[in-house]
Amino acid sequence: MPELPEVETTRRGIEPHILNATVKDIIVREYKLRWRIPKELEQQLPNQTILKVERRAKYLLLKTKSHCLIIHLGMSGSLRILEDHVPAEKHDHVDIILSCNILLRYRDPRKFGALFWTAQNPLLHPRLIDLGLEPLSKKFDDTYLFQQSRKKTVCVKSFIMNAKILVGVGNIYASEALYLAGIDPRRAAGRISKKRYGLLVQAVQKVLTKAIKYGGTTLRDFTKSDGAPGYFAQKLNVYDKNDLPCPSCNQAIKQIKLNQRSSYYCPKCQS
DNA sequence: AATCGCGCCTGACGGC
DNA sequence: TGCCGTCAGGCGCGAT
Repeated sequence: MPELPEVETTRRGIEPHILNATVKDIIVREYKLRWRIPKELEQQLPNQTILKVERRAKYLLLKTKSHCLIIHLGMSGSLRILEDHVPAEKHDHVDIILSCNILLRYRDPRKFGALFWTAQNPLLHPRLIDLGLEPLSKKFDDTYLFQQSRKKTVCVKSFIMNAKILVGVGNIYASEALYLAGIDPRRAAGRISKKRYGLLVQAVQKVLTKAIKYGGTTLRDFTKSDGAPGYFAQKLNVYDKNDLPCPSCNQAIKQIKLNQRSSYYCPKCQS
């Protein structure tokens, strides 16, 4: 589910509620997520104060004085802020109860998400250390994508979804960015000009920024931290629009599979 | 080294 | 109504 805009929307939603709050208790109902939730989290999180709420790639970083709780939402995860008496429902795996009578609730039906607890710099965690550039950072530019892509035979869509190159772009925004840039998603990454990578950089930044502005994309189960859906689904041009007309030229949008993922493009506008 | 396909897990939906 | 196959916003891993 969540790509960078949904994770950033979640971060912005929870930050004002949990910043400088002290953890009263943590309740873990299901340990078995993508990785097992460590016992140390339950033992050590209570009485710690949340001093920073940051994001790196699709990971949320809740920092205390001595530790960092790293949260990944996987495919179907969400975080919500609730009153501390609201009963848990199915798939509500973790509650973090805060001193101010609210709780941060982690729900994840498919259990592809993860919670890590680390005393070291979270950026050095094994799951984060090899991540590529943030797409909204200054370093992310045409030169970078061009250099990284030389001699690569993978299709450009898989290339921009590779977190070792570039983080935060998942299946929805990859299709959308390539549409905006006019690039055929099937094209080999190594056979795209620097000029076209310049267009792609602009497109990625534009679509992510706009999606954040609209609170992310809700297709099925994504909810913001207040339970409301994101509204960017209304702004999608091609994703999930097989056979519907291209907003620009009216040609039917095509759906294909690239590396086992559904991909959408306009056969006339993208080449 | 790079690429590809599988598997983790639950739920929704369509066809029969 | 039930059963079965397919699909879903991520991503690590092993085989090639």
